[in-house]
Amino acid sequence: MRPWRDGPNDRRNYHHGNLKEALIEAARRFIAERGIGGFTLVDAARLVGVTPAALYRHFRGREALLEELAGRGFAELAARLARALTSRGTPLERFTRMGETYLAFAEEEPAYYAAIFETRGLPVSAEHDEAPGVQTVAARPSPFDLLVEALQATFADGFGGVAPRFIALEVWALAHGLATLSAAGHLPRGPGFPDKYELLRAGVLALVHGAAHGAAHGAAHGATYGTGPGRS
Amino acid sequence: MRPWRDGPNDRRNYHHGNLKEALIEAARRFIAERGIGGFTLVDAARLVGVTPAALYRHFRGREALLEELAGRGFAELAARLARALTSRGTPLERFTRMGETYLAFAEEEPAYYAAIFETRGLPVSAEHDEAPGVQTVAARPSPFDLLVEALQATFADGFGGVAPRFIALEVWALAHGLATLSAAGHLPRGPGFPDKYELLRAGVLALVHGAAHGAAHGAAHGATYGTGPGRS
DNA sequence: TGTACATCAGTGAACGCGCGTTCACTGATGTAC
DNA sequence: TGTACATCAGTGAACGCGCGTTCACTGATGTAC
Repeated sequence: MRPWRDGPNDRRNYHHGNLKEALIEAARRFIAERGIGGFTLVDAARLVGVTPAALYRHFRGREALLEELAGRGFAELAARLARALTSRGTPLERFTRMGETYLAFAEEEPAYYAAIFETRGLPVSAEHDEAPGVQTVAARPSPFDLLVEALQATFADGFGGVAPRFIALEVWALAHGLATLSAAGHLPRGPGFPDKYELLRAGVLALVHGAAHGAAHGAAHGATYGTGPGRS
Repeated sequence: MRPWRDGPNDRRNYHHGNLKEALIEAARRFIAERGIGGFTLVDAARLVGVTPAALYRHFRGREALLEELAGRGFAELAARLARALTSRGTPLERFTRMGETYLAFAEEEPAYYAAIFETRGLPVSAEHDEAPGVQTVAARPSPFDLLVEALQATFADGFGGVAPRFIALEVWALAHGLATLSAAGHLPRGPGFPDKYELLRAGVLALVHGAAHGAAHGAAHGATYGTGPGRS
């Protein structure tokens, strides 16, 4: 049980005592401000008040630190989504809440979000074509998988012949698009412009409705709504 | 009128004759392969067969080259979208075609796409809050503006009270999400998984339908579908 | 058509910088007796 | 409770590297006469 220090610049003691966590925290701050490309081990060490070399007691290197960040970020995201999934309300409400949660996570934890999407863990769980015997990186699930599970759990009745995967992909892409455009400052703001949460809710509603009732409408308009596994 | 050379490594002549274009082309190749962060003036010069210093006859620096790339990319994207907008078919078909065109552009011109979205021209045309007197960078319109124009042109009848801006934002975010997830290799592929074009078409259909007929449905489900300017 | 010369687009060497990483080291901590 | 010592988490100096950028220069081009 180590005593806490007065702050990141407290140098009274030779041993930091909490360096790994402090470095992760510094990385989160810098990545949130400057993006992953602008993140530097030297800066992180300086912020924490430590020599850059000290970092190597806790991480194999820069890449390992980012991997750790991505792993923690994904765990946090998964936890939040699971919480939204098991919250109260109708299936549609809970699914919508998952989307909002996703959007809020990207906004509140931009460093985690960037680490998850710009770091190479295996992006998708199924059908990866890895060279046999080459164990590159520990597989990490995709947020998409969580959405699919959620959809299957909440909409056991199905979507009028449309695969839950299909809807999950649509909603995921919409949420990811809103999150990244918003983070980059590309979404128009101001009076008369809806915010991203409003856009997401309306989008989820339309996409789920389109799936439930879209077969007839779709055919009438020449649509090619996916009907699940079996299409290529 | 300068004669063409045998190729980028032709060094018979002291003057390259086409260096600016060759450098832009090299930048496009490298950015497509490694992303903007991985793009290097030194590599570009080496690929073209020229000293890094030569670059400064044609660009003020790295940033200026990227700006040029973004400008060209946006012009190309705008041209393609305009072509799709004035193609044949129903309004819905043409609007859908614009979405597909957007997706194809992101796939075929990843360097342009990255330059557009990771370079600081003003992202949105309206309501920018710039410090007065500080002329930072020439304003560049947003793809969103093009979609709004297209929507207003093709759906003059409106969407049952939903602002075209609203639909344009939804579709833009969906397309951007699909494009970036796909580029990063995060979209699941394989038998049973729809491709991004299929996802986009279905999404556009559902979103437009949701807008046209969604008011009643939406209210029944507690939706907050935007009704255009006036909401805050 | 030939020569003199201004202009222009390259060269090549060098710069300062900040990065990730290594290494031998040393001070603090915790445990055995 | 006090001392000896192993372990551990830091230091500080140094490294090689590749980057963007600069500078004085030089060879090629195109024009005036």
